[in-house]
Amino acid sequence: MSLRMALLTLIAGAPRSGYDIGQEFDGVLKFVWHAKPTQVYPELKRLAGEDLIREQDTGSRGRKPYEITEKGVAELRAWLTGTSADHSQRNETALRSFALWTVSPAEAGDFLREELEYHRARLRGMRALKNGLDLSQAQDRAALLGVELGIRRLEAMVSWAEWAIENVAAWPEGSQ
Amino acid sequence: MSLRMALLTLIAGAPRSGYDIGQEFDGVLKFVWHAKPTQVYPELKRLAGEDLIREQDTGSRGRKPYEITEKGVAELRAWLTGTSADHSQRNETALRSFALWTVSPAEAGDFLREELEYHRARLRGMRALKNGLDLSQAQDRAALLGVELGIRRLEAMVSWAEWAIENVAAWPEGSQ
DNA sequence: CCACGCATGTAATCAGTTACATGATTGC
DNA sequence: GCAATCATGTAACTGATTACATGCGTGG
Repeated sequence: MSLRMALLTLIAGAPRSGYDIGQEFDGVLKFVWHAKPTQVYPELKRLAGEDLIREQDTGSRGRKPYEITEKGVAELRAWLTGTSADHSQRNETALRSFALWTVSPAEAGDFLREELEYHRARLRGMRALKNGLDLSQAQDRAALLGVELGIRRLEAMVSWAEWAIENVAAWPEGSQ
Repeated sequence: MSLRMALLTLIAGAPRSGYDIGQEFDGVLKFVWHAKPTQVYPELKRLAGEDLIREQDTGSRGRKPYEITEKGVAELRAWLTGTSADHSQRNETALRSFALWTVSPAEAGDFLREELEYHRARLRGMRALKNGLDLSQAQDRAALLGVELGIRRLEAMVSWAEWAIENVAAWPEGSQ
């Protein structure tokens, strides 16, 4: 249900093609929303069929950028003001942490160091994104909220991973 | 694929029934993993069929607690050491933030205050969970990692929501 | 004795992923 | 000319949710 809203949100911010969205879902937006191109393309067609978005002139290489319609913006507003957010999440880092007692402290440390590196890299990317925002634009002022949320969560993940590495190092040997 | 691992992780920590797991998925574990009971029950049967978990004596009211097998623990270890974690996530709070420019600053504020209250409440619950851990147990030392991750992320969400409320209050009127 | 929460399950549907297919443009 | 990347799509399958169904045990 919310893939629709993710697509509307992105296209409302600026016109985009399915390919653009696929790239973002696979990159900077990985912590917000993600979907495979094979799910994105048919959903865009459905949204266009309901007049929530509209195809702009087809570009080169068969590129099809969409823009939001008035009806699409109304749908976004109804979603934001009329429904409440679903907070359920699936976090594999947290899940794996609960199972770490089954492996050696050394192996647990390997996992945590990998997590630390991953989140540090993501944090760098997210900070770069923040610097690229133009806060005279309403869209970018809203995007700042989303990006700042990402930054604070990534900072939390980095500090957690640093703490966890120290913590696991103090576990008794052969405790698994 | 990872529902299996979530079930194995929980059952490895302590024997549990499908009902127990359903309750946890709907409560404290909402930020780690979640699934509806209708998905949990058949998956537990499949895991039992593969000897990764084993049914203990059936309890009252048809209750069926499962415990982990040696093969199940081996499967967990193989997962932790042989595969890397999937970091993709769907975060509706972040998604909605990107769309907030389409509604009035007052409505945006309503949304953010609701988020703040939700995350404060979850943070209280998570801290209580942390206090209940018995750190002489290897399972609980690992659980501490997961719980601490949850706490730090919730703290990040609370501080973000507080900041975002201030930020939105400074948006120009009628900017949507 | 009956309402409520415990406890497990099936069937139908919807969301999401994987495997496969195709063609256009750009840079070397 | 050809490899890499851009760009869109379909079909089959797996994961997840919704709607429905059933019975047990405890407390009032």
